[in-house]
Amino acid sequence: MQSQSQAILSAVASPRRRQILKLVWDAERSAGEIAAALDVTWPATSQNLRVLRDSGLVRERREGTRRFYRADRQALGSMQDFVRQMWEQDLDRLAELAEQETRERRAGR
Amino acid sequence: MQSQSQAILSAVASPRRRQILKLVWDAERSAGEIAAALDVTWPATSQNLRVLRDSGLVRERREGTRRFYRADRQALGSMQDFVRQMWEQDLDRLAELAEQETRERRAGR
DNA sequence: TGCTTAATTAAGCTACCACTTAAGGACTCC
DNA sequence: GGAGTCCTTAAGTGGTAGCTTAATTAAGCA
Repeated sequence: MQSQSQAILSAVASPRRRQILKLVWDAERSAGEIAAALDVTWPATSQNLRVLRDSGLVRERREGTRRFYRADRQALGSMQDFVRQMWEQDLDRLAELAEQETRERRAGR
Repeated sequence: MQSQSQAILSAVASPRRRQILKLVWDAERSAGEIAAALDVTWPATSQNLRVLRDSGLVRERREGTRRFYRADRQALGSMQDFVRQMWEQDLDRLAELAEQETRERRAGR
């Protein structure tokens, strides 16, 4: 799923969302706790949490009126694999490109 | 240099720039070649190349009127390390946070 | 010098992103 | 049910990223 990879990259590229990720890395925290720890409003935090949740980087648990978030270790652990795969995929594609180019050069282009 | 890490992440988060990175991964290519391979104008490509160059992901070589670009394997190789370090840094910081939280809980709150 | 090719910079435009305030669920307790 | 929390969604705004066309710099060559 390529778009999932894109979602992860976009999510992590945001400093604010990395900040949130830090907060829920090893401890489950309520949305309110997270918002209070940052100097932005609750809605802003809520939106960022949604992006993180959609990308699969954090998980949500509802308990009564509150919602708790925590990092999904599984997804986070695969980040490194993802980066590596990203480059490996490119290398595969480039093998074809290089081959094609070689053919063109042989053709005298 | 934290801003450098941010520059790399931002650069890589763009699909267009990843596309360019693929092109210059294993072959040095002129700006014109790169632009021709994409379905955007030359200036757009030039701008993206600049972002990639500023982030240190690609290197530029001038030869007469032309400019050749290629991926900086050194910088690219450190991408994985960078991602890992990003999480490790967070873990360090979170150790403090967790400790602090434990203290608060012991205090009864 | 002037012309051509190669690439960049400049200026402007659109679309999106992160944030804000305001309003709206969902749950709990009375 | 109504009031009070907790949090989200909705709507609007400023700033910025990425693209476009047009103009500019720089090098090579007649």
